[in-house]
Amino acid sequence: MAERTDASPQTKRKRLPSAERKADFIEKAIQFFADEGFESSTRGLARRLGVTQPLLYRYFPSKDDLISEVYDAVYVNRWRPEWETLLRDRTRSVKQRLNDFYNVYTDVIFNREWMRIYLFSGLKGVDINRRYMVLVRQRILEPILEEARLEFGLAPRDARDCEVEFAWVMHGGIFYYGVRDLIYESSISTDKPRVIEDAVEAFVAGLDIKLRRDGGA
Amino acid sequence: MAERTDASPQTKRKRLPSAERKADFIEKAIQFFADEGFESSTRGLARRLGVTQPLLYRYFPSKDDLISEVYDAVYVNRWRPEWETLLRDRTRSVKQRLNDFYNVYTDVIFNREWMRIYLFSGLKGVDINRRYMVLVRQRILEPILEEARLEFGLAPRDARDCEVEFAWVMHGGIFYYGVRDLIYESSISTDKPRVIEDAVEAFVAGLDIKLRRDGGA
DNA sequence: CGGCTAATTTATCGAATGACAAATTAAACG
DNA sequence: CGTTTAATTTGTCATTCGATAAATTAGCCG
Repeated sequence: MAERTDASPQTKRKRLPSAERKADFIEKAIQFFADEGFESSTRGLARRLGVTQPLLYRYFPSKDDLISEVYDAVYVNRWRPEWETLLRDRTRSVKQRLNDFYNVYTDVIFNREWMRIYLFSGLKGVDINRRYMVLVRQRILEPILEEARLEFGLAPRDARDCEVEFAWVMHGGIFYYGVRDLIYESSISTDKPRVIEDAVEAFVAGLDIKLRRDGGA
Repeated sequence: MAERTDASPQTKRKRLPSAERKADFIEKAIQFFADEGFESSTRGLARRLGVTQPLLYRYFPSKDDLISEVYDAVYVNRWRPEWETLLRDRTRSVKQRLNDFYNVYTDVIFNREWMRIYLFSGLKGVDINRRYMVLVRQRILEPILEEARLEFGLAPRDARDCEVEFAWVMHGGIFYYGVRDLIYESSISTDKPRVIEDAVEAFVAGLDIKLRRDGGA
C-alpha cells in the first residue's frame, strides 16, 4: 500500500500530459522546498502534489535534478532584463530610478518562496547563488555607480571595489528588510516604498560624500 | 560493530568528567551544525567528536535538546552587554561610537559558525531568532537613534517605526556584508573598517536628512 | 467497442536515521 | 589489590529515506 494521504480530494485523479504535469511539479516544488527546506523528503513533496512518490522519478532523474530545475525557475526565470534598462534611463534622476528599481525588484524577490529558496540554496553552497550575485553586481550595482558618477558630473571610470561594496550595503540593507519581513516575520513598518526611499536617500548622500572624499577622479 | 571512523587518531581514548565533555560536545556541535545544517545526523556529529553516537544521548535527552544548547552557546553567551555601554558613551561623537561598535560587534558575529547557525535557525523558524532581533532593536538600534537625536539637538522621544527601520537597513547592510563574505564567500573588499565607516557615514547623513524632513519634533 | 501507449500506482530494496537497553571498561577510592 | 561507579561502546529496533522494477489504468485512436 502506497501513501496517498492526499492533499486534493481524491476526485478521480486525472492524467496530465507530460509537459504540464512537469511544470506543475516544479511550481509546487518551489513552495514545498521553500517551506520545508531541500532536505525534506520526496515523499512529503509527492503528498503535497497529490501523487505518489515514484511518479516524481518519471519526470526527474533524481532529487538533485528536481532541485536544479527549482533553482532555474526561481533565479533565472524571474530575472527581468528591463531592470537594467530602467536604471539606465537618463531622462530621470538617479534617485528616482533607484526608487523605481527597488520597488519593482522587491516586488519580485520579496515573497516567501524566493527568499527562502535563496537562503536555503546559499547555505547549501550551490554555485548558482554566487552566479546570481555576479549578476546583481554587473547588472544592478555597477550600472548604478556608473549612472551616479555621470549625474555627479564625474569622469566615467570603472567602479572601485569599495564603491561596489558601498552599493552592496544599500542593496543588502533593503534585502535584509525583506528577510526580516518574510523569514523572521518581525518587520514593523510595512511601508516598503518608504523604507526604500530612506535607504536610497542615504545611499545617494553617502555616495556624494564618499566620492568627494576618496577623490572621484 | 559500532562506527568509529574516528576523527582523532585512536590514542587510547580518555574519559572526561561529565561537565568538560558536555562543554566540548557543544563547542564541536556548533561547528558541525554550522557546516552541515541541523538536519545532519547525530552519527555524523559523533564521528567528528571521535565518540560513538549513543554517547550523545547520555548528555542530551534528544537531538533537539542538543540543538537548543547550541543556540544558547551562540546567541546568549556571545552577547556582550558592554556594546550598549559603548553606544551610550556621550564623551564621543555618534559617528565614532557607531564605528567602534560595529567593528567590535562584527568581530563577534562575522565568523562562519555564528553566521550559518543564525541563518539555519532562522529558516527553521525557531523563536530564538525573533528574540535575538528584539534584543538588537532594544539594545542597539533604539539606543543609536536616541543618541543621534541628542547629538542633533532634538528633543528626546521614542523612536518612530520608520526610524527603527532605517537603522535596521544600516544594520542589515553591514550584516549582509558578512553574509556575502562568509556564506557566499564572494565579498571583494576585505577592508571591514572601511565598509563600516562608509555605511555609518551614509546612515548619519541619511538620518540627518530624514529627521529634518519628517519633522524631528 | 478493442487495443495501444503513456501516465500512474503498487511493492520493495538497501542505506541511513533517532533513540534505547545492555554490555563493557576506564579510573577513582579504599 | 579489589570494588564501585560512571563513562563509553556494542547491539539493535522501528522509521524514513532515495530510488527502481513491475503492475495497473486512464485516455486516445481506429
